[in-house]
Amino acid sequence: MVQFKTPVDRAFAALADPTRRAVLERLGAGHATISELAEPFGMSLTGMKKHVLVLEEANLVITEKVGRARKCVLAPYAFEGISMWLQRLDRFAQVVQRTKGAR
Amino acid sequence: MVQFKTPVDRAFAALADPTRRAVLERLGAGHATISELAEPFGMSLTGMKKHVLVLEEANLVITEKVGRARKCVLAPYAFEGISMWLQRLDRFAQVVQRTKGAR
DNA sequence: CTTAAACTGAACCATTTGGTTCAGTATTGT
DNA sequence: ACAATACTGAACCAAATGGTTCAGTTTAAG
Repeated sequence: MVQFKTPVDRAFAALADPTRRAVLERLGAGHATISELAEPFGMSLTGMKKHVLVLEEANLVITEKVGRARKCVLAPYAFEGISMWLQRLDRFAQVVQRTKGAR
Repeated sequence: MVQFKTPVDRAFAALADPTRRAVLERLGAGHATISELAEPFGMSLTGMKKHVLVLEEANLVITEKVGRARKCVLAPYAFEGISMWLQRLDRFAQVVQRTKGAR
């Protein structure tokens, strides 16, 4: 089974790592370079670059080479797919709750 | 660094696996046993049991031993934590969009 | 021109993950 | 009582993951 990965697949997989979620939070405050993202974690540039690549392939961030630096930005509409998945399941969870008898 | 895992950590990690997300969808349709969950994947009971354990430790499902079977249910309020995390980040993504000049 | 900064690609490595089989235990059906 | 069902725990395994270092390349600064 070759199993090609869907966008939702990649998004959830990308979000599974705490470092990557922290990167997203950091990018919420504005764009940053690989160096700037790596520094607070005391991580190598190469290591951070790989995280950013995962986020990029999951369509959660967009990057662009600017001079010798790479500018990373939070992607617009980044969380649409997984938000919809979550909302759907959340409704089911609420149904479970309701049919449990509680008013 | 011992890094004890937060609930949000566990939830996102649990959701990263497609099989586990499928299990959650299945449980959205109502409770099921380990055997019933394993069958559509052609997976061993042991394998499915481990997935269910992960979901349980992430507070996404609740299980209960009933006779020789184990009844698995979608947890109420399962997705509260990650929904809030997502909503916060989603607002940032929208800000990025807005300051991009559009409107 | 020369150096330093910022990234990149390749290779490597330890740990985690997602599965398996095998050998039980506990419940249920005949 | 006996056999079948349903799960469980231990041990094992291959592949994926999250990092590293080292050796470049490209761009910016002096």
